[in-house]
Amino acid sequence: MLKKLVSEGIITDPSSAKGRLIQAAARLFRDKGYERTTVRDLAAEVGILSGSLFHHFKNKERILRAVMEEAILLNTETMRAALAQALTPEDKVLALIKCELASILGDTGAAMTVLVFEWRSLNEDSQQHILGLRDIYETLWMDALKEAKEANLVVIDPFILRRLLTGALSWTVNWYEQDGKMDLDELARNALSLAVKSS
Amino acid sequence: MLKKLVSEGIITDPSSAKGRLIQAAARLFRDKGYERTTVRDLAAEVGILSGSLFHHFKNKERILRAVMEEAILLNTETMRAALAQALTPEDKVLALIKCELASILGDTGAAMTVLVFEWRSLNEDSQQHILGLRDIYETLWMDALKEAKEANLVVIDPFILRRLLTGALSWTVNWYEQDGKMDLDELARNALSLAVKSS
Amino acid sequence: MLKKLVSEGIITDPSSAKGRLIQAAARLFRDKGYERTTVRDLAAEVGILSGSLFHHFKNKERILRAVMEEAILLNTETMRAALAQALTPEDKVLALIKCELASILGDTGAAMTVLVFEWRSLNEDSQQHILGLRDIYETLWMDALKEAKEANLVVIDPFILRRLLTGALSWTVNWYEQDGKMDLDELARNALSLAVKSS
Amino acid sequence: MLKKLVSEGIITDPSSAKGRLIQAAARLFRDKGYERTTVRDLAAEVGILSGSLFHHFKNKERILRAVMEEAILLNTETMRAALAQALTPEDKVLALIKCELASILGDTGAAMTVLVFEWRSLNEDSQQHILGLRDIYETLWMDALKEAKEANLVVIDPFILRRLLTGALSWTVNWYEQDGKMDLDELARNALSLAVKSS
DNA sequence: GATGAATGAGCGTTCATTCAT
DNA sequence: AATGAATGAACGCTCATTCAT
Repeated sequence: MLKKLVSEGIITDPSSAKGRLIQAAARLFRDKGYERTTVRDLAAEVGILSGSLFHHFKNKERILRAVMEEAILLNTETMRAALAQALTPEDKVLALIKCELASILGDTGAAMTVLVFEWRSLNEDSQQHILGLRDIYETLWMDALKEAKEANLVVIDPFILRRLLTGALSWTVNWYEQDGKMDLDELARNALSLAVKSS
Repeated sequence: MLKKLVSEGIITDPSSAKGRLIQAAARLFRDKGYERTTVRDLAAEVGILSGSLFHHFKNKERILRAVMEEAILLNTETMRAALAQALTPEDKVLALIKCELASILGDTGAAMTVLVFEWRSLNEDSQQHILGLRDIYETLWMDALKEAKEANLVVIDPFILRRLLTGALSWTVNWYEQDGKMDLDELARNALSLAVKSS
Repeated sequence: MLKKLVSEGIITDPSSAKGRLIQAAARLFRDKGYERTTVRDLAAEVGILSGSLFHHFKNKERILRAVMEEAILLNTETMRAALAQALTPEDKVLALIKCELASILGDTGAAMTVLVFEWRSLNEDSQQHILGLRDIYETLWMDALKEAKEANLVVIDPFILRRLLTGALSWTVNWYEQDGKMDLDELARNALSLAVKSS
Repeated sequence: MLKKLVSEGIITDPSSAKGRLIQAAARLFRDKGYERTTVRDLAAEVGILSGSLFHHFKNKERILRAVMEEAILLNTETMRAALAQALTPEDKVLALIKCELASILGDTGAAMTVLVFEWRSLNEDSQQHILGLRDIYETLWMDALKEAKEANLVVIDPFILRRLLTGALSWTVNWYEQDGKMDLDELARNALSLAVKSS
């Protein structure tokens, strides 16, 4: 998936200087916050000097934007692929929950956390840009939840449900321990049990 | 409730200079972020000069800590009072949900958002201090959820449920519109429907 | 001596608030430096608040000036009294050396150190004022040294000698240990051996 | 000598930005004191902006340390070279006196004054560092004075003598006028006459 | 593409001093 | 005399960004 998106030029090759920078930025922005992360920190992490950053990005904010953008693009494609495998409405919702949890708790976790916590540090333009990408992603969710509602698996308004779920799932970053006694699948089923009256 | 806590010296009088500063800080920290809010912004908001801030707080971080501390203290007491009125386990959970939503979406909303988003900007000492207060608050929640579990209203582990709920409820700050078509009570009932198998 | 000067209104009573302030200031200015000593430090040392300092002195610099002024006045009188007891030229020089060492290493040591190290922090007016007091003090020295020169006890120009001696004696504050193996009298005799060809 | 030390990387090239900064700092610290000299003063003196200082030194205190360090290193080497030319014990003491006077009253005079007057403004680490360099310098003095003592040129304990001399020589900065009627050599001979019973 | 010295605005904080009480 | 909140200028320092090399 990643390889395909890289070859299509949608996502930066993570082994390139720019790609490593984006990944390092995601980690640093999550760990220290965007404001507290200096361009020198960023540059040091990939072994260049701060002035050289500006050959790759026109300013610091564009690095933040790239972190967010690439995370959404990758996760949107990952979700699309997972949905293609799911048959029933319940399966689809479970697939989405698993994908979202994987994105939050797995490789793109740093970037997803940044997406939630550093939103205010984007400028107006970038917020609109990311919002556009987010819409595509959210449409996949809404389609699945509406289908579940029609199948009477969901009792409340799908819009409200999605929003409550968004919060519940994002928050896992603050407490879920990857190597604890509960694996990701079980966590997903727990979350599913809130959302749908299982058959 | 607030009046009582003020008279007991637990919470700063919101009409005093210090109290107005704490409230202005909550708003500014939420809107611009802690790092992006300057002490001059803070001072201007309450009509003093920047140097005068440091008569009330020894540094900027202590203002952040005060914002968080007073919000937790007030909401803990509010929750305790609400629980005293609730009779059944389901009533108790609903009361807690209503209280938490009110704290997030009402007068202390700015402070609660700051509590979630600016945690990293506290120093180690302050984090421990706030964590201590948070424990008291969370114990009220856990007691109610465990009771609901024993009454078979809850199917999953109460710890997991609390954490999923924490996320779902905090996130409302990002989408719920106070004057929209859904009032706070209805939102609370929607959230309750995720948590418990209503009788 | 001190009692007499206090009763004549020349020196502030060291048991009064103002007097204790001057003594505390001497100590703090020596230990931390004038610039690094805050008026709050000063006030705390005598148990008042910083604003109250300004009832005793119109500003911080006047405290420094008072420290220096009172030290010189006291030591000038002490020297005059000691000279009255000395008979020979050599005795007089030794008496002056002992007095100066006592002033530097004894009770007024802090103030004397401040006099040397914080001179630059006085304003122009105060420098002139202290210089005037210093002249009286220095005249006592020059008279004695000239007498010694005439008695062939001294080989070099008395002006030069006084200046070299001033440095040698002030510097003792940086190395002489009151409770070490050499007492003040022996130190004085060592210093005298530099200055005069003893009979 | 200076050229050699520069080429060995022991002393900063005085024509470089950093080197000019160190020299300007020595002058300003002597004239206004370390505390009263602002980083903006320092920067203005070498024609850069205040922020640029911190490319050369990590903080203001490191500038003070560099001023002191380079002065000691240069003067230690100068003294070593002068000692190599001196034959008799008396010659050696005279050579040291001349060197020390030259260092105090000549090009490194500002730095030497700073070394005496701003010692307290160094942090603990820097004090230890400079103390180490000072020890090397003082060993040259002590060796020469002990030799003079063995040759019966000196009557008092060499340690005491060195300390009295240190004070006498440092103090010259406060009164000696370069272009007055007494040249440096004569001043040195006057000082020598205090220290040794000339043959 | 990379360097690193320089920029310059802006930051949190300090502190002598004032003044109404 | 003493208080203590408030002042406001000044401080040391940071840091995203630029640009000649």
